[in-house]
Amino acid sequence: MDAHTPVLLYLAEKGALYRPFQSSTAKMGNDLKISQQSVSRKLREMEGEGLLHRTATPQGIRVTISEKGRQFLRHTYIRLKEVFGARLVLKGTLVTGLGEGRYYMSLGGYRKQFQSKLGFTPYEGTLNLHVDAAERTHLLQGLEMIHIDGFDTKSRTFGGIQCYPVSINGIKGAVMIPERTGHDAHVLECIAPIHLRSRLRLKDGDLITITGD
Amino acid sequence: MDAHTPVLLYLAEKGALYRPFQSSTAKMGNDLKISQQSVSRKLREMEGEGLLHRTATPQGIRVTISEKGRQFLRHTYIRLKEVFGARLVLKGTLVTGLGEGRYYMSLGGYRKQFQSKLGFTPYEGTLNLHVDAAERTHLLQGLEMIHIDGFDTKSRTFGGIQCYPVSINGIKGAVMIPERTGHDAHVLECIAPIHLRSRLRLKDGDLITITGD
DNA sequence: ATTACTAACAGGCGAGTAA
DNA sequence: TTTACTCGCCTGTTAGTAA
Repeated sequence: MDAHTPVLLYLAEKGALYRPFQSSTAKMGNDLKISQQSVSRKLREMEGEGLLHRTATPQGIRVTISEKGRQFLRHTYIRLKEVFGARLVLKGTLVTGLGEGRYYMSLGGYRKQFQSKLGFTPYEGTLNLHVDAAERTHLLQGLEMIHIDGFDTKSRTFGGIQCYPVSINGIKGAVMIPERTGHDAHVLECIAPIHLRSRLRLKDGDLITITGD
Repeated sequence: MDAHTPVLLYLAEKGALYRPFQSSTAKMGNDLKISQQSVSRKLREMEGEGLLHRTATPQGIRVTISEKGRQFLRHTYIRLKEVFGARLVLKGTLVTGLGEGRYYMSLGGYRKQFQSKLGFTPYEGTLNLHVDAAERTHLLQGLEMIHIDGFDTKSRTFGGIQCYPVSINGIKGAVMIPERTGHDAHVLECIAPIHLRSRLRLKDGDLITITGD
């Protein structure tokens, strides 16, 4: 029931969670780097444990993950989510930035990438939070990094930006870290599609909750 | 490198992702339902593979997951997230409900549980969406269900409520399904800590995006 | 009390092959 | 072509025990 996780996850990725997946034990063995025989055996065992439904024919095999199998996968998903998601809450107090962020956000070379990579075009300005430096590291280490490439203009070079998808008091946005700038480890610079300060009616010193997505 | 997942996940849950975890091979074996000897061997193997750091003394053992180990866990987390998270977007149009939801949300017997189980106290009212019935099923099947227990008063009995954590146009909230009520498969009843209709400036017929969390 | 070695055993694995 | 059975081989597991 434990060594079956890789096979079950593979089947789920192939779409067998809700629909039958048509394949052959040889192909699956090739994908999973195990023998055709092992795939055959494992699928039969897993069927015996009620993790999936299986129809074998001389033309191949057809597999659907059962409710029990879905529950098993979802359970390990939720365990992992708690591990990587549990620490992903960070509280900070609102501070006023230097206006640098606003300038960065106004540049077309970045804005296009924000839309395509983050899924939104940020409001031209950043929300700056004062946070604990260690907690900040924890939060960011646990998140998927989205890289915004730098670019050159006639007059100067703009460096890359590291972004991490987060929610700011429940509003989806991102943390933004310019790569070349020396950065204060106590500051977290946030962007969002809307003007957070007015929409959430925030003022300096207010407590903000950042949640990793 | 594959049979090690359960042990690594266990260690992560015990906090060994970023801090040393102090325990003994016997205790861990008890938790993992394997022998003390197997724990000892597996930890040594995993150290050999660079998945963790290990310090063994006659007083016990101290384990920290390495960067490689974190990456491995994170990778399976992301694979699972794609499997369960990919379908978890649902669009619907805003409709006006019957006011039943508002009544339910006002009851103290439910409200206390909302705070402790969902992490917020809902605004007294629900946002009702008209959605595709099949998509609705897909969304909810892929989400963790949070159960709000029913309760009795002198005059009547109130049934349980099934909740699913979601974001409504980016605002964190939940889908709410009363268990006893016969429910229209085309309707999705949403709750959130704020009054979504006014905060998001919504009117009937507006397109809303629901995202599973 | 610990960790971890040894040894015997159980079970997983895949090449060969039948159906 | 398929699936899946048999059968050696080898890895993983654990009881006993040393350190």
